[in-house]
Amino acid sequence: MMTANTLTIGKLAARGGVNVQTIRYYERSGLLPEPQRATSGYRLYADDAVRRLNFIRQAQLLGFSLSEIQDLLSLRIESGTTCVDVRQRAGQKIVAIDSKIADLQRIKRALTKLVARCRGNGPTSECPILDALESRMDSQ
Amino acid sequence: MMTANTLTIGKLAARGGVNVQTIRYYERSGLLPEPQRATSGYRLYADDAVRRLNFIRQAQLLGFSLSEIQDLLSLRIESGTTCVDVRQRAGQKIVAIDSKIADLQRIKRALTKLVARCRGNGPTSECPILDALESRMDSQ
DNA sequence: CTTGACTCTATACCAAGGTACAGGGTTTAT
DNA sequence: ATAAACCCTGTACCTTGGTATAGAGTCAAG
Repeated sequence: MMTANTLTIGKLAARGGVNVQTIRYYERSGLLPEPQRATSGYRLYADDAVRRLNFIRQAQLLGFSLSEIQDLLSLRIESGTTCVDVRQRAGQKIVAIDSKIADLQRIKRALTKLVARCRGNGPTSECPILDALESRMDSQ
Repeated sequence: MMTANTLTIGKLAARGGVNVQTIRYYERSGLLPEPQRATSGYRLYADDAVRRLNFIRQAQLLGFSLSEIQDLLSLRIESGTTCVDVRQRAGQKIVAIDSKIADLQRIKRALTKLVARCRGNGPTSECPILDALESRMDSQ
């Protein structure tokens, strides 16, 4: 299976569902390797660049930042690192996500409580939401 | 109860738990009103500025952006707006928070699934997590 | 052979929520 | 009275993940 370098940046962008500037931005950021160039200076990508782009987008959807994605990609290249390392990072991510969810639920509870307390039609100068927000909230 | 304007910006910052530049930034952004000035030009705040700062910080903790906080504050000043308006905004915020929580839970499920599939100790070149990220994930 | 679509680099800009100077003036404590 | 600690304005800078623009070169179709 030969992977000729036939993709221009525009075609890669179309296949990856991102736009051209984004690809150049990823290259600058070290997420995509510098591709071969035509004599004109045009970037020429092989098909595996599409897989790499997919990797980046999928990992983003899973909540990894670009620099975390760079870590994941480098894990793959350094010999000696194992699947365990990757699994561990994913595990840490899960813990972080849990804590964000907990924060949001706390916030939601507080808001719900406030709305429940606010039943009147009065002027906002007497609104319990604003009053509650002005002092420290106990429902930490 | 007299509220003399005795707080310099540094004291207000200390009481509010933010730093001095942040207070000036809030003023520029319209979140804090322009305070009185001493003849030296120093800003002089009354005690209610501390409450206002607390309001801002608490609302931020509740997931409101600074511009949303500005909206809430203006609701209070414009006469004619009622508690109902504020309640409605808080309600919208609850909906938004629910959707954020749902997103995070979806991401967590996907990560958990990947980790469960990854049981080996092998080299990262064979790591199922990395492989999975390379293609489109079905676990939407 | 020309026109339009594509690509190149370099640079600037966006949101959000600040932070960090530089180069002054003021207040306070010793 | 003098030094430290504070304050002033204005401006630039930071992060993240890109997007936009200018000015130039290149490629493909008719």
